[in-house]
Order: sequence, then structure tokens, then C-alpha cells
Amino acid sequence: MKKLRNTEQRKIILEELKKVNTHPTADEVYEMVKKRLPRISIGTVYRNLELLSKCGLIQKLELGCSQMRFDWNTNNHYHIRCIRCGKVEDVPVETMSRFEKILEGKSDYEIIGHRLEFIGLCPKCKKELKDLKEEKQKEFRKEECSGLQEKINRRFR
Amino acid sequence: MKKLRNTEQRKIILEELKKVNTHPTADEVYEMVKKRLPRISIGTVYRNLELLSKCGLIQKLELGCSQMRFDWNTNNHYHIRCIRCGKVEDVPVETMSRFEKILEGKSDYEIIGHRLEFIGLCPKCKKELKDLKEEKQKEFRKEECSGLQEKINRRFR
DNA sequence: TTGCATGCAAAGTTTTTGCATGCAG
DNA sequence: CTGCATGCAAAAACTTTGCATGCAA
Repeated sequence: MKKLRNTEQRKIILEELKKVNTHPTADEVYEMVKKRLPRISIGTVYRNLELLSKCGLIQKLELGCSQMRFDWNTNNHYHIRCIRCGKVEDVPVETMSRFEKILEGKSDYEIIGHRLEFIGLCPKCKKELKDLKEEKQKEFRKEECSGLQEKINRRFR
Repeated sequence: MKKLRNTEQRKIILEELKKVNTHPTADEVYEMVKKRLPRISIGTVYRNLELLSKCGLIQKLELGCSQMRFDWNTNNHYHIRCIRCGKVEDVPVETMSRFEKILEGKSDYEIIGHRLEFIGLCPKCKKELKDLKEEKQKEFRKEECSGLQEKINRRFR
């Protein structure tokens, strides 16, 4: 590993990240930083987010979506993710370090930590879904898939 | 949504997935299926994994890595991931549905579920790391980053 | 002065999609 | 037949990397 220098880009990336609670993706960080440093490149943003998280100055959130998200809050805390719009928010619950103990003697792994993520519907999506007569949709989907399900069950047992 | 047909490709993708406990990525599924259907395309694999998981026949694991992984076991269960090699295994611990209740009244979200993932070192990586004099590495890294950390702390408070 | 950091662009990786054709129902 | 599914290839989305140059220490 190499020594980290204190560049303008690095400083501003960190500053912008500390301004928000939205756990932005790399691209979102890029957009925020670009307002202050119009010539910054996306590569620099990726490189710095990677380095800063390696040094423990920020946290790389490897959440249940294909994109990485970054969090200036390096305290261990939990998140809740909206299954519909992908928004990620902090959850006001204390972390439970004793979780790791659950696995003692049950696994050959050396447990380092755990990640607990809640999945749900944010208020906005909750409302929008209601308007979509979600009940009807669900029934519809179930009906369509059940044919295949039965066939496959028959085949596989 | 459209009706699902029972094609050879779809059937074999499911069969191959049921053979393994390795929570393969889409590409790994593709490699497995290709042995039996050499002409199958990666697009078909993606489309089917997506459809099968939408129907609840398999589970899409959105774990802490950039690639999706798929699991034939649709029961709710926890996983442990090796932070070094990325391997994912099941964890012999019962799921705790009461977790969702923790958030009651503390969040505006409608909680649908939770995902608990343990992070650790698999036995193989544990051994390999020992040989790398990990202790020395850790000290080294800490020293290198502390300079920046201090500077930034001073600047930001 | 030294060598890490940057901007830029190209390339890599993973996933999605358009389209003509195939095939299950 | 009908229209969902497939193979193929191109494109999209996200991330990494090579290189010449810039700049912090």
C-alpha cells in the first residue's frame, strides 16, 4: 500500500460525502463533487472512494443491489432498503455484536462481523403501490407461476 | 407478466442449480448448464434466473459483492461470506423473524424482511493469511493512513 | 525531486436488450 | 397457429486500468 496524499479532490469527495445521509453510489458522489470540481474524473472518484474505505475513513456498503454505495458514517450501523426504489436509509437500532457468537462452534469460519439489512417499502413507494391495486397483481402473478411450479415439483421428486 | 413455458433450457438450469450448494453466479450457472446444452446463451441464463426467482422457484441472493448469486433453497436462511475469496456458504442457524419487530414504531418503512449475512474468513483463507504475516501488514497499513486521518480530523471539526 | 494522484480514454466485467427465428402449448 | 423463449450480438451499466502529466511533500 502507498502513502495517501491530501489532495483537493480527495478532501472534497470526503466533504461532500459527509454532507449527505443518502449513502450515494460512486456516480452520485461524482455528480456532487463535479459541482465544485468540474474537471474531476469518475476514475478519480472510484479510486478515492476505494482508498478512503480501505483506510477506514468511510464505509463501503456492499448492499443488496448491484451498485456499491458509500457512507461517511463508519460506525457499525444497520440499513433499511426499499425493495422498490432502492433507497437506503439508516436504521435507529443498536448493533448487536453478540450475533457473531451465535455461530461459535457451528462454523469453521473465523467470524469477523455481520451485516443486517432490513428490506421494506419506503413510505413513498408504499403509497404508490396502493394505487396500483397491488392485491390484484399478486394474485395474477401467483396464478401464472403456479402451473410451472407444479410441473417442476412433479418432475423433481 | 407472461406465462412461463416449460422449456428444456429452463428445466436444466433449475436442475443444475439444485445439484450444488455453492450459490453460483449467473456465469457459473451458465458454465454448468453449457455442459449439457452447449448452445445455450448467457442471455437465456440471465433471463431464466430472473424469471425463476420472480416466481419463487429459486432465490436471488443479493449479497455483499458485485455479482448476483442464485440459490435453489428458497427457505429463508442465512449465509456466511469469506471476505477474502468471496465464497458463500449456508449457515446452520435458524432465522429470526422477530427481527422485523425491532423496527416497529421506529421507522416509516413497511418492513418486509431482513437479510443477515456473516462475514468471515473461510478455513482455507484463514490458513493462507497466517502465512502472510498478517500482523505486520496490519501495522503497516495503520501507520500509513494515520497521517491523513489526523489531518482530515483537524480540518473537519 | 520523487513518486503518488489526476484526467482522460480505453478496456474489463456483468447484465440487459433488440431482433429474427424456434418451439411449447 | 400464437406468442413466449431462444441464440446471437450489440448495447448498457458499472468499474477498473494504462498512460502521460500534475502536484503534494
